[in-house]
Amino acid sequence: MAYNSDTFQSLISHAKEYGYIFQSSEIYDGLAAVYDYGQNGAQLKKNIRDAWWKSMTQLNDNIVGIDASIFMHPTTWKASGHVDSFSDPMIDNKDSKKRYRVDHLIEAFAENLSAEEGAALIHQMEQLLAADDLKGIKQLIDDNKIKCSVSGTANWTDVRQFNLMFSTELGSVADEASTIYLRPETAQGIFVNFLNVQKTGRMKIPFGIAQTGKAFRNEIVARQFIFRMREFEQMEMQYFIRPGSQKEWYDFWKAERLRWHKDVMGFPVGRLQFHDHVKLAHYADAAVDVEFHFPFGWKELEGIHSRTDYDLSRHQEFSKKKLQYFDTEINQNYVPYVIETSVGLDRLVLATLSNAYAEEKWQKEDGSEDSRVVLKIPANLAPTKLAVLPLTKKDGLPEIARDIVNNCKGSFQCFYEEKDSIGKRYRRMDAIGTPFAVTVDHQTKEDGTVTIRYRDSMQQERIAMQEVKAKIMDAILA
RNA sequence: GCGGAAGUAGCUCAACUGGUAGAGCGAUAGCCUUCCAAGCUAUAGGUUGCGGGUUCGAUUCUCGUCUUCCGCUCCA
Repeated sequence: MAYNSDTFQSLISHAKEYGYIFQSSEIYDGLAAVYDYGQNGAQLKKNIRDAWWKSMTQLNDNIVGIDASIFMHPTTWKASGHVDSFSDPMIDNKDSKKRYRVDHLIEAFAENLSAEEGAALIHQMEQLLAADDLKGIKQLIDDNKIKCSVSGTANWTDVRQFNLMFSTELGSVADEASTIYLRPETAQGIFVNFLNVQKTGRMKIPFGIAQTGKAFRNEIVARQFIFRMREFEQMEMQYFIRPGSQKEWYDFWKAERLRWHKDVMGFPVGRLQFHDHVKLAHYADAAVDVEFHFPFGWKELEGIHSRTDYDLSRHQEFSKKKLQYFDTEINQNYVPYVIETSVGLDRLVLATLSNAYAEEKWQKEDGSEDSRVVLKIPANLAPTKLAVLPLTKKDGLPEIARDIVNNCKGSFQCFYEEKDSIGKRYRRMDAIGTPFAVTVDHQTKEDGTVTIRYRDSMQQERIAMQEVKAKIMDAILA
């Protein structure tokens, strides 16, 4: 499969040129790892988000959607483990220029000590880490004469904190302001609302809560276009289940999400695969990624995690509120277990563009070569569904074309264009991925038929003007 | 974060060893009564990423900075 970096560069250029994705603040030289969606990108992204939302909340009568705030009480992130687990102190060796996580560095050193000494050192380190005593940790490294394995020296920088989370201040008066975080994941907004939704929606286990929204992470290395951004959008669904049934529901959602990527997103089977996690995060007892074959390799698109009762238990502990469910079937109270599906919306956009982008060449009838660049975005996701083109801008053809647009635009996105030759207009529509184009010609005035032209095959056929709307509706709902 | 490469019009690129920037495509307006780009005319668009230095003069040399890409590392 020829997914190379040249194609990826072309895709990035194409995305910019046709109003899909721009670099953020471009006129000021941009901001690293932040991107904006243009007129077509925003519509594509919205269509994907809507498709996900529908498949979760509309097609499952036991899944509801919420929209929690980006700002949350600071304790949320202590309970979730993000404050402690995702702010790793780092240290650089000045000679080798190598960077280490201090816990990894010290643990590696401890392995070479006697079991007793090693354990004592680890214990010391953990106490210092828990107390956020960065100077103390540096002292510990110095005292033990821990060396860099590359340079063999102990010429270290100070220990520095690298935070995953962005912080800001809540409160308009500086003195009284308190530090809060921009959420690094949307999931916690669901967990803290577990009881609210369960009670007010009279939800019975198993049930799910879905949410889409922005999340923010201070990535150390942010690369590969919109694949890893500092500000990104997640679509998450937390499925609350009876303890002990996690294996069954984990398998269920694993299969269901793969099916969705094939059927709704239209990704070919050959570009999707599962990747099981060997090393599990602190909250999970099983985890798998759905990976997509991007132009730069196999990368995570979606994560499916069996999160146990970790999150709800932790919030129960920190909030001192009972986050439990009374199961009438078995007559028991329990903290529900959770299966999480978490997909990156921006990654879905990138996957869609990667899969849709094609440079095609063929021989014309007279033997000369013809070519086009086309985005074969599935019709249900394409930003614009229909282009309406009068063959000429005279003889009343534009008026008829306008009528068709007016008839259709309440139901889906249309685009009217009368400039340039018909072939050029078809090419432009191919470039932004519009799946259908109808052309109004002189025959239209006589018998009320138009030509409909299909983007992927470039085939065309004549249909009655009145059938256009229904035909497009059929295609985008299929 | 480290190492390497790059940054000239919306896009792709050009400008001899430093002499104050051009083309094609695209865009806009019009012509051609045209069913698959690349027919004609006209117009617009760049303080050569940004800042400093060397020089009479910098797109060209140099330093810094920002951004992007590739590799490594890190992270999930």
